[in-house]
Amino acid sequence: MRNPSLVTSSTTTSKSTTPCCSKVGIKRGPWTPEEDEILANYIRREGEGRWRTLPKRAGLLRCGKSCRLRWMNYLRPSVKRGRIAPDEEDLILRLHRLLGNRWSLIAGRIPGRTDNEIKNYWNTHLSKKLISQGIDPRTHKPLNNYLVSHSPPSHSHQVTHDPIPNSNLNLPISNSSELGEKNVTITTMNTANYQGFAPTSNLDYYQQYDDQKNLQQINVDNGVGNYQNPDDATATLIMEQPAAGSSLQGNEGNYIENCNEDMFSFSFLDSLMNDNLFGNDQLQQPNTNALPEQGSAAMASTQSFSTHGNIWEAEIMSSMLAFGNDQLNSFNTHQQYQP
DNA sequence: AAAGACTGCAACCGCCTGGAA
DNA sequence: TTTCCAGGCGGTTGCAGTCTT
Repeated sequence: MRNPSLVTSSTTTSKSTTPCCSKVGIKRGPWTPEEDEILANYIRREGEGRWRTLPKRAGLLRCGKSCRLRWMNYLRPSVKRGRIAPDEEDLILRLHRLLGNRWSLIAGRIPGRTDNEIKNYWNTHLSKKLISQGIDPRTHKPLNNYLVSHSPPSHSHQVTHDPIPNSNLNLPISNSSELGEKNVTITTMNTANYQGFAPTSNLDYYQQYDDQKNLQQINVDNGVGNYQNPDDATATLIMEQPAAGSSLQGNEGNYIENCNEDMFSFSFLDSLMNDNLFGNDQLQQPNTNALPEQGSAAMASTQSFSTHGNIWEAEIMSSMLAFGNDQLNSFNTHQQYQP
């Protein structure tokens, strides 16, 4: 909770990047019931939107951002109050495993819950819960992963975040030597020529981005029979074979990247809700060609997927692998993608 | 009972994106 | 094509309440 305050000329910064909350006369801090009522009544009457001018029109001494946040996270009638139910918690865990810290996307799949609420719940409950279970909350993998080491967050608010621009990986440029003695295989996929990719079980992999945020083509080894793209690679998967004798089960595979990229299959997400992937049912092959219907819930909640669409198939594949080998058995065969 | 530590979460910050001008 | 702006997002902060010593 922030200290209630009224921004005065002395407290106003000259920072031009924050025009909305730094204006003279703008109130900050917790909302009063009176302010809530004014805002709620106004939005019920006039509707959402035009947040910058809304405070003035509604007669509130708040910035537009603050109004929007208050409405979205608290006043909206659809906001569900109360504790996160176990099934909701389970869904959050599953979606986070797939989407990473895409709180708005996760919230879009959990009716009545806001991104802020889910984010808070994750940081205060779920991440600690996973750590107590020996699972890295970022990767959903065992904490003693040999490739990525994470310090457990302190017991305070501090949450260890990746220094990854745009949620990409901070892993080093990979090559065999940097990955130790393990046999490293690098496979590229180009969405324009993406077919026949059948991920072999017990593979470890992650993605590599260059400074321009492009997935990097590093090397190609077709040794494990995965698809090799002869053209310019727009997506790169790095497959690392486990050490001989290692036995990976389920989520214990060294899945490094947890889908931190702005692309994903809408239909795939819908399938998540239908529990195609998470339940006991056999893993179903996603329809990677499908696009969401305009106006569908998937479209509404996954609008940011429209960018970087050239590599989302790779992300789906990554997600698939994260579910473990048993489920992958049905996925390993006859993967076809025809754009 | 008091003080310090810890927790939960509302709210703010700064950046990014897309659309309008 | 460029610039500006509104909206949206993830990360972070800071305080009230709770717990522990």
